[in-house]
Amino acid sequence: MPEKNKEPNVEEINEVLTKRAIAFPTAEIYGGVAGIYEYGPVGTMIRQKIMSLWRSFFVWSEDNVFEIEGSLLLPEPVFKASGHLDTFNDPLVQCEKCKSMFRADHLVEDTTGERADALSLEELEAKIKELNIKCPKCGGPLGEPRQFNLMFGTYIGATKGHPAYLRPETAQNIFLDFRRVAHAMRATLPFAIAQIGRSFRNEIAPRNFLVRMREFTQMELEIFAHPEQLNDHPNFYEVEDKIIRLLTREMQKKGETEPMSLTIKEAFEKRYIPNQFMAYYIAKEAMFIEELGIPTDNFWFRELLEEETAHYSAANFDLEIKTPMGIIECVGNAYRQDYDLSKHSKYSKTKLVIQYKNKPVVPHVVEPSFGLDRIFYILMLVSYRGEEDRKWSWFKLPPHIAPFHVKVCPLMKKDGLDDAAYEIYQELKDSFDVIYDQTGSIGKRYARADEIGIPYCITIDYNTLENDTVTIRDRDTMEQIRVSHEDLDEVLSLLIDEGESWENIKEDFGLPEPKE
RNA sequence: GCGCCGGUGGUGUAGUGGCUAGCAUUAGGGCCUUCCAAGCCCUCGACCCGGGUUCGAAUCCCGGCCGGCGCACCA
Repeated sequence: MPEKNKEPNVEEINEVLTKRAIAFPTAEIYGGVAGIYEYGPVGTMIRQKIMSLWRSFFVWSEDNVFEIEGSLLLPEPVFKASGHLDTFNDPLVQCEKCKSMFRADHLVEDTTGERADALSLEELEAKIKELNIKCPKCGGPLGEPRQFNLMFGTYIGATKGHPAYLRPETAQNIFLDFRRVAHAMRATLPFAIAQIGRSFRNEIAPRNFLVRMREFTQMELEIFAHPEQLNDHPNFYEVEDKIIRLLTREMQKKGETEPMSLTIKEAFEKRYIPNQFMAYYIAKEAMFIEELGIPTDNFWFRELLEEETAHYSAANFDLEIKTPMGIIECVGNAYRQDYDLSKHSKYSKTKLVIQYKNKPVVPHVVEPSFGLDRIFYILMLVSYRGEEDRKWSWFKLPPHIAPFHVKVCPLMKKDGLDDAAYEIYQELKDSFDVIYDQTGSIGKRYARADEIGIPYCITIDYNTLENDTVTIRDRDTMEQIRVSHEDLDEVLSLLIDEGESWENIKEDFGLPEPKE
């Protein structure tokens, strides 16, 4: 969750995101809706690249990971089973005098010292009366407790048919589809089902732009493993030396705030992380976040405190990232055990088991859940560069995440430079995300490229017509080198796909600038 | 949800009861231009929404919406 120490430039960044139509309020011509946002062309392209990187990390490079796309609208019984109908209903009371809102169950708990989260509204009201609980703030009388449901509800069918809800998490579809997918894909333990999709929560107070949204995108993975297999991940050796930063529950209780650094192997062997499957994914998450260009020092995994932990989860680790607007949680890891499959099995009267060594077993579930919008927003926040070092703001996005890899410009739109440039643009289109720009001065076009984080600009000048060379301008250094047209594809592919450094490219491919 | 503050072209702003609603920038078009937001000309574009007060409302009042901050909330 974001902390309060906002730096002044967050609003500036939000403004740039809106101005450039990267992300902006939904239905803004009607005044907008709190907590719902649109992504414009540039935002969409960046998000596609994050999703694609996620797939390559967690789906394509793994064995036995099956991606699905579930429906957003699910019938009520699903949420009776999952527990969301109960736990997503927060009982709130309002002070009749100062209008402050409180959790009714929390007030009762604070007064009695006993758990009250299972009490009904009527019971809570009775307790409040009985114990004569007053407003903790002003001592005024409290009103009746009301349910505040965080799910968006509706009805399926023309005449008040079946109650249904927009899913509050993507996970449920995976459990619902578990049996059919496992069967059809001939899955054997361990295996995983992945999903990228929208979820909906009717937040009481959405805030902080893309951090707390009412409609948001999750990238989730439910990993199914035999309960006795949880410390035996087949590929753990591949990640075991990965160093992560970790803040355990113990450390937090002692008031420590600085995470420790250790290898994932050590974190697992000391049982800071309760099972090897979870450890494996935590290591991969760290690699994924680094691949997005977030420095290792800026993120860590924090074990949630008991009171922050959901009832079904035996262990929770959040990946938290330090940003200009505070600490933002962007991945949640939960060990859901057999909670979901057992519940759905019971409520649906369907056996949700899989065969393992000729015996039926209810697998245990490890769940890494990524908030795509938050990851996207964090990337924009941390890559943002204000107007200190140049006369315009820019985004230092990693080349492979940038909306466009390359902008192609004719130095001027005459003398055939424009035609030559357009030809090179068409040619590069096959391998890269390219945009063509011939309007305005060349400096202005470089500035426009910087503003949306395009890492490289190719400029076609009079030398191109003479000796078939072009210049490449590097966003980060603003330096320019000349390379031969022939090498262009290779140079760009080294820079963008291979992550080759600008310095090395300069050395290996840079040509001397021809004399006037 | 509560409280405080705010809302004028895409963006930043000027405008304290009577303006043809001004400026800068962006964007589109044109001229010019041999590498980092050059210059010149033309053009598009705004008073958040709904009521009320008033001869007259961007301006005052009420309600709503949106945003910021604080509180509460965040399975």
